[in-house]
Amino acid sequence: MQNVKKYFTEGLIQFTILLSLIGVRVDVDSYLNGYYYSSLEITDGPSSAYTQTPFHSLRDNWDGYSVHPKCPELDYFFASRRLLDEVRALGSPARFPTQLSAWLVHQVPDSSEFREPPNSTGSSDVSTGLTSAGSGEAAGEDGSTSGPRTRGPHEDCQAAVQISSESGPYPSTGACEIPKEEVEALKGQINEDIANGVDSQEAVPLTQLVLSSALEHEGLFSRGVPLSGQEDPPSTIDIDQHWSHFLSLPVSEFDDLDPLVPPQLSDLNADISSAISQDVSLRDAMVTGSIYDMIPQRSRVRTLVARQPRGPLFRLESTNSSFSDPSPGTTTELATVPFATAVNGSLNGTSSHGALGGCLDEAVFDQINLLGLGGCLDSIDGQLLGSLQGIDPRVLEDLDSDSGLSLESSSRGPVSPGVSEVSSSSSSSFCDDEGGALGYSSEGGATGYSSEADSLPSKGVANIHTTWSPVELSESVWHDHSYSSPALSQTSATTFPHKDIKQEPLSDEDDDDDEDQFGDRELSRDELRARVLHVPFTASEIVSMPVEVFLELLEGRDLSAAQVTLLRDIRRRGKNKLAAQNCRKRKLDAIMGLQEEVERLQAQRDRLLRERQHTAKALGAAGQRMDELSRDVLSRLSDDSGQPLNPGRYSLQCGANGRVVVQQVRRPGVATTTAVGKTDKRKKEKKP
DNA sequence: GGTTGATGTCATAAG
DNA sequence: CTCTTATGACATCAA
Repeated sequence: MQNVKKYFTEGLIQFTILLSLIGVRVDVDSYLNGYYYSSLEITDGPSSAYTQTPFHSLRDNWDGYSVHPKCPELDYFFASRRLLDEVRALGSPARFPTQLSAWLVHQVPDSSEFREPPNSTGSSDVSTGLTSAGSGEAAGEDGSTSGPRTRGPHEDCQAAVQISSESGPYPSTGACEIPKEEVEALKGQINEDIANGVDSQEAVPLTQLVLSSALEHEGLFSRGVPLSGQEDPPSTIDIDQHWSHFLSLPVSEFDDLDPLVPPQLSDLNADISSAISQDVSLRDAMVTGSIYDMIPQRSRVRTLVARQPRGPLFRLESTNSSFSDPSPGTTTELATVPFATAVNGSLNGTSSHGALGGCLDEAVFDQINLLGLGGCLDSIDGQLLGSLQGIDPRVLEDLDSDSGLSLESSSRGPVSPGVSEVSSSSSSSFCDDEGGALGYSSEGGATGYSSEADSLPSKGVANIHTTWSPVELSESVWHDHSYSSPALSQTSATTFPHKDIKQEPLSDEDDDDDEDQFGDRELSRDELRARVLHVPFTASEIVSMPVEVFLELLEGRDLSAAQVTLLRDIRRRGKNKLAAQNCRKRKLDAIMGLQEEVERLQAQRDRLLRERQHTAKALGAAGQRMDELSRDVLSRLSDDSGQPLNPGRYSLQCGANGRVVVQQVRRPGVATTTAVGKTDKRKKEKKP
């Protein structure tokens, strides 16, 4: 990963160019219309690929061969990344276009038919600028152990170009069984084309392309052949060693690898030659989708949208020397194979998976976002609605800003015996203030509490203005649980008007306080104190009355300092008691809300995990189906000698443009072993 | 007799 | 500066 960062910072511009390169490579037709790689990269690719591709989708293009093809230090990393992409490419239905085109290894007798269609004439031009790197290594390699391989569009394009790059010496011990006579005939045909102005060195026999190794192609393109054109050490790496080293990579270097991948990797490692991924994780599908986004819009539209309506798209094309031959018209597009419909149908079936895989990441995370936000909103709204529905409408009208009172006084009617008593016995100023309850509620409202009304619905009740009623306070606040017996509390609360307090025999204040603290716990302490000090109001009244009234009471009643202090304390404690009740209720509400959120998120997580599991299964099935179809296609194709192609030796490379190239599968050389060892050593040295 | 939940009270910060 | 509110901490009570 440090390498990635390093090269990201160092070669951003190069990366941009390489992205454009990727964009070109996806579309083989662009190659066919161009002349050289470089010119194509510069003229065609860059703008669209760089400007239109989201950055996150480029993550997987962060391949080694795309970053710094000229840097030998990245060989190991490049190989690993390439193999990782290969794993992703396997079993990614999104990478299998419905239109399959293959260059059939078949001799076409007529020279006129041998010419390429107009759209493919550029292929030969492309090949003119390429070297024949590693073409000779294909000789003598036994591809029987390697099953048909499927690739993504990205790699497909590479394969197509690779074929064109096979303009090297004809493999001396190639596995191709095409008769030499036919080869010679093809050579003659090619020479014809060469005579038309094409470099003779770039004229390659028809069968040479077939003999090219898939791994060799990988090596070529993993090193960014179009740019560097240098020999590719990874091309000679043994595939098993590739995988062994790839699997030995720390997970941190493949952070984008899905957790489901490791077991699949083991499977792949066990049978890498077949290389058909049976299980593709959701994350892999996501990454695939990201890569898929890189495909030029034209190809993407074709695969995503225009797939279904298309008819038999399995178009086979023969891979002959025309691909490497600069002269146009050496490839003949053959008739549509009869099983095209079946293949197309299956691919259409897989296309749904591909679309699913490509869109799953966005869909899932959009859903997560929506659910998360919506869930929060739902919870909030639900709480608010539930609390509002649970509230007596009377309470909504009567409750004052002190919500603590409202919480327990809602069950009682606004009129109680205490009300008449209080109203009749209270002073005129008190009654006036009682009439002006609105002013009180606005002044004495629990502003802090109301500020949280948005999040906690029960608090919204606190803002509802109501007429001040001291009885409500006596009911809600002053039926003290712990400091007075319920019966006495009720008595004191409901039938304890201040005029009765006056009538009670009282002794010294301090003595009563002491008595209150040590002996008499039947009444609340403040109630007893109020009794002792002959306070003309109950504690509930003191607490609930507006501050203006309270101040007027303190000033106009000619109270002693002790009485004033007691009144202030009673009011303060009463207010604080209510505040404590509200605070506790808020705390409980918050805890409950968090618990509900936890449950909801757990359910959402479980659901997403199930969806991911199902998607992985679907992708695996699609990959398997693709493997079967590839084998079927190969079994129906025949080489120049008319013999059917050995599925073990050839593979179908699917291109993003819908073409399918028949490519020979070969095993890598031995020289790669040392290269891997070197890179491994380097990595080991870097690690500590 | 210890535990736990509910409640009251105090101290303190903040509006 | 005063009042009110919010909240943590502690004490107390009852189950």
